[in-house]
Amino acid sequence: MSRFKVGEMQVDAGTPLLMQGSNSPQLYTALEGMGLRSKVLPNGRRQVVNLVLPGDFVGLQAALMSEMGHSVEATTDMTLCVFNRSEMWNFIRENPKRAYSLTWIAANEESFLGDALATVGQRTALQSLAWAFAKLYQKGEALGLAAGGRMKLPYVQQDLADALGITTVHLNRVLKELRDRQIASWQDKVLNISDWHELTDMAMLESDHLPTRPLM
Amino acid sequence: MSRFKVGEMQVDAGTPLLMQGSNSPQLYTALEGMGLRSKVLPNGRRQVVNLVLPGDFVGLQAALMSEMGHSVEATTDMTLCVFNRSEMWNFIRENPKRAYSLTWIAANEESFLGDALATVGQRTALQSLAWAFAKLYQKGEALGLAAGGRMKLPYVQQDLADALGITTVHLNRVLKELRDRQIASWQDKVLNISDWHELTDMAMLESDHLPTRPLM
DNA sequence: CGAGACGTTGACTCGTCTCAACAGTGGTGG
DNA sequence: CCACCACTGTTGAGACGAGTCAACGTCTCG
Repeated sequence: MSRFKVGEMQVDAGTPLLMQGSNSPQLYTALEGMGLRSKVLPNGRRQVVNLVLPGDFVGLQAALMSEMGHSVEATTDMTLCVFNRSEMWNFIRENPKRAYSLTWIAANEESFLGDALATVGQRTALQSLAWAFAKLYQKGEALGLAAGGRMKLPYVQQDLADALGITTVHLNRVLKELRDRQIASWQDKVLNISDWHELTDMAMLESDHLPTRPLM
Repeated sequence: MSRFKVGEMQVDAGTPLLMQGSNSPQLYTALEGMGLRSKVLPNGRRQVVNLVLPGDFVGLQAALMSEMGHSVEATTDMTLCVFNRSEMWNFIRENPKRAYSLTWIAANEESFLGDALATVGQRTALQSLAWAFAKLYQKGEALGLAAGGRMKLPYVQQDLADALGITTVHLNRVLKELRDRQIASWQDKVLNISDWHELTDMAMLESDHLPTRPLM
């Protein structure tokens, strides 16, 4: 594995890592810090496709396709593990298990995006927010970034709003409702979930577990 | 390739092929006919994730993950090429090129879902519909299923509405607008595009070409 | 001939957007 | 050091897009 690692990279918050439409020679794995993937439409509106947490692989599209469908940027200082795109083919060829892993990652991502699509398409803003909080907390917990109902969430309201397909103004109102009803709050970059059951109920979460990877 | 093919299957319109949450032992490639992937929320609302056209691979999630995130059903009579899930690992191991192809398929799907997410999240109903028509026509053209601005689209309004995250009632109104403005119409299961330029303009399509697969 | 699925249209309601104002914060330059 | 500005979060009032409810027409099929 480390044969393919080119090095580590440190970037400041706000740094763009990959650009929509371009074709980077580098791929990354997030080690520390958080970021987001987004795409912007010609009319200037932005859709946040998903959030990047430690452990996430970034740039698979750049590796396989002629151009990236979205941009990736850091929202906090990040350290990333850097790979060379040109090694991708060797990476797959030399060990089928790794190829399997990559495919699993892509399929997993697809599965998540399907959920996100159902959220934006079928849930109300309140349900969407509950869904996002629940999903994030689940993932954070698995990564050891969350515990006791608390998790650091270093994003601005605009980021989450763009992810859920609503405006910051409305997100703010919905946040207030979740706060007033003592279900969850998100202030000073910290998510605080006080009523997990109510939250997941509101979110209409289908399964309470993250996708698991079957043994090969 | 044919070593992995178990056989062909014929199904009638309306037949479910894979069920959300289940774990089918079979995978398919669509040969003829059309279908759709969808997921339903606990409150009964349905999100159509995408449409299945000839050539599409169906069931990658079932193959790699413990359970399917969505269901797949046929909307017309279909013939499918059937593969055995248990052969998946051999399939990948024996030929890295095939592993690469699979990963490419998954990444491509992810890219599409990102677009769809941006559509549902950031576009108005009119723009969404234009986007869907344009995307479908592009794909149909590449498959030889569309020509001269015409393409068979054997779905009901409910299907498209669920794909775009709107109601049939509203879809109907928006269809009428597209018809009245002489941009495109969809009647009797046939899509008819009369003003491609206006349509793609309205859809805010970023690129006029389908994702291409780089040579390995 | 009746029942059900699909499409179409109207009137009204409701969720979300837009526009706007204001407060708190941190950064920058004079 | 402080005035200023940009960015973020918060809240209110009104507008608009899309949903809901309902009626009706057409078609297919038993």
